[in-house]
Amino acid sequence: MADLARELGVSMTTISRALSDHHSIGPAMKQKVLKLAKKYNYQPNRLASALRKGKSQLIGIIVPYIEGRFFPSVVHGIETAASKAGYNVIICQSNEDVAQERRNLEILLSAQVAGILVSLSRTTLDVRHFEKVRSRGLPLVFFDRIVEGDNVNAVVLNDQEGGYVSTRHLLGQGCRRIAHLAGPQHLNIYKNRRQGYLDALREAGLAEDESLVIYTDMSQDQGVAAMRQLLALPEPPDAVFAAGDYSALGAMQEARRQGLQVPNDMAVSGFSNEAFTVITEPAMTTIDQRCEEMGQAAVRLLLEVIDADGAPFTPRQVALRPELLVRNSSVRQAETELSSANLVRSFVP
Amino acid sequence: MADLARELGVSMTTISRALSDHHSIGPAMKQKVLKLAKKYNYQPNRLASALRKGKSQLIGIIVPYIEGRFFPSVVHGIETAASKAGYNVIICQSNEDVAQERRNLEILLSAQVAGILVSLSRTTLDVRHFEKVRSRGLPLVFFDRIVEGDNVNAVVLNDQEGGYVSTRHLLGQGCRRIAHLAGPQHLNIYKNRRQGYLDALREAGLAEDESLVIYTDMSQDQGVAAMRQLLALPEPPDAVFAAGDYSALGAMQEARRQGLQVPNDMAVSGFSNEAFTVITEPAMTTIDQRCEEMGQAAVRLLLEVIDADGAPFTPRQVALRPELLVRNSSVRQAETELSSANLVRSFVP
DNA sequence: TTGTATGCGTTATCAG
DNA sequence: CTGATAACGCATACAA
Repeated sequence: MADLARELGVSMTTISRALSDHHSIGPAMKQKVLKLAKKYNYQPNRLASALRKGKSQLIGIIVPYIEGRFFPSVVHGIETAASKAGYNVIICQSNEDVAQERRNLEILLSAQVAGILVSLSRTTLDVRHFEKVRSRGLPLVFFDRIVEGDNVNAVVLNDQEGGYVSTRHLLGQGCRRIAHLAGPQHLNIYKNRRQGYLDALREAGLAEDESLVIYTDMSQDQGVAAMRQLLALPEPPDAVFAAGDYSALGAMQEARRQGLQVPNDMAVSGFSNEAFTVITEPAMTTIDQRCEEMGQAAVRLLLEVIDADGAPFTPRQVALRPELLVRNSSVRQAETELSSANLVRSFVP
Repeated sequence: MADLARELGVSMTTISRALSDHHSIGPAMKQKVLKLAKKYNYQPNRLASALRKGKSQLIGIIVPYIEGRFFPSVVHGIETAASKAGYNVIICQSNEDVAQERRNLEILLSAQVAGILVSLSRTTLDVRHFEKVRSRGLPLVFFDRIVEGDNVNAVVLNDQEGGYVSTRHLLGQGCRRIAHLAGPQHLNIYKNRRQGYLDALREAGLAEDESLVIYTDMSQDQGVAAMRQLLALPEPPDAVFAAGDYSALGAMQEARRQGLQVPNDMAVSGFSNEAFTVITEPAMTTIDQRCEEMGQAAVRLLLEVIDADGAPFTPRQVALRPELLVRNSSVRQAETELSSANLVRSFVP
């Protein structure tokens, strides 16, 4: 900038104004500056700018990990929305570890990000470390795995509704003993999915049966184990709603291994719309979590808080509507139909 | 820092030294400073530090997108390795668009990142924009989709070997007319996979048949179309090696739809080890791309260049060995074995 | 519309 | 071992 100023015989202020499209700048001057900047291949230094302004164009993300279907898709949505708004994204993984989550938070604070998006680690029971963020007035939005309460900004899937519509769907197929493979109940998402399941059962006038609810870590293996346990019951279920696709897959595998027909003997529905659900045989009914939309919504909310710029902002919770994707694993059908391979479905990467 | 200095009656220099563990600092003083810093909840400002030092602790990544199996896994590996080394990661998507790739590059430059990791967009034919990075002496490492030549740092899977071992495997199964679903040939990865295929054929003394090589965009749909085209040949193939799992999936679907047995009538092998390959029926033979290792290797190489700190560094290319995962889609077997469901395989998320 | 002067928070240099 | 000072590159308050 100093070079440009010297060469044009003007002050750095003028250069700065021309480059940042300030209003009080002559169009002629502006053109001259921009042209020379091109020629000299001027590269703005966002660090310096951010330091001066006290605000960077960076948004920090903390996710448990970048794997599977969900988090990468959300991050994809976030990055897309953020970059459209002129922000860039710095990403951290907590690896499901609170300690690392805390460290990540420190790092993002010291990086002077303009705001932070967080999905809690599975081991985060104590959330006091986020107080520091709030006390600095730094915009903070949770997504998916959130701190509950209405004094936080959050974007979630309506998990309760997801559990509810899934269970309703199974009931609609004539299932009467519906089991549930639940996840860790201190995480809002799994608690709510279970709640939706219970709500649907109650609404249908079915008694809640604790032996039909199996608590798992959502892995495929525990899905297998859970189904084994369920089938050993005096009165085994005729359907299972799993809070995740992997445990649903395990359950489905085990049911078939034990000679049951899916869905006729055992209807199965999962949660997350993992890529593989469309390829299992039968294709798996599941809930789409609107990953991209969640990322977009989170950014939108965060930008609102950022743009409020310290002005009192009433925290808001956004709930996205889950989409039930009905596929063959839960649609009871005549035996003849069962033989048609499911492999012929279209599948978008 | 100023506050701490005042409170302790020392200079800011001393504070800075204590905080950054400089050698010329008394241990007593150091403890005092650190303690007070804790008390005041001192938060270092990395922007200011980076501005002063001319080097940030940020690594920039440009990927085509964050979806599917490959890129998220590589990013996962990168973030893990980078954070272990004290770096954070700022991520950009090119959306397979050169123009955006260029813009991302500008952004990372102006963010004063310490180094850049790039996987080229599919539409990047002209790579001159990377000259700017080199001319600034900014460390640059390509991964997977790279600029070819030995004057660049790059980490790749040995794609030629991947194509070679896949094709050898199919030959070993007794296949003699092996088709190839190729990808865009201006991308090194697809070119090399095709080359490996051709090498294996030549080595086996089989004539190259152009009608057996179909060029696709690697989508499932084009896999379907390609198989249709192949099956319409006067002499259709007995196996297909696809440069990607999605096109392999499409091909497999279409083959089965036309009544062929996979693998006995048509052996299929893919590339990438997408999550779904273990769930298709039959489970799909594929190549594992060592995503995590690639991320780690890329970071390792980048850190070497960074640590060389401008000293002459001879560019290096690292090639990871692909791993052939043999599954049922390519292993010819007796009819009786075919009936066993493949759904019972274990699958780790 | 333009220029002058100052400071954002940190660290390197040099002198004590 | 410690301190005073300047500088990194940019943007603003204020004056002209």
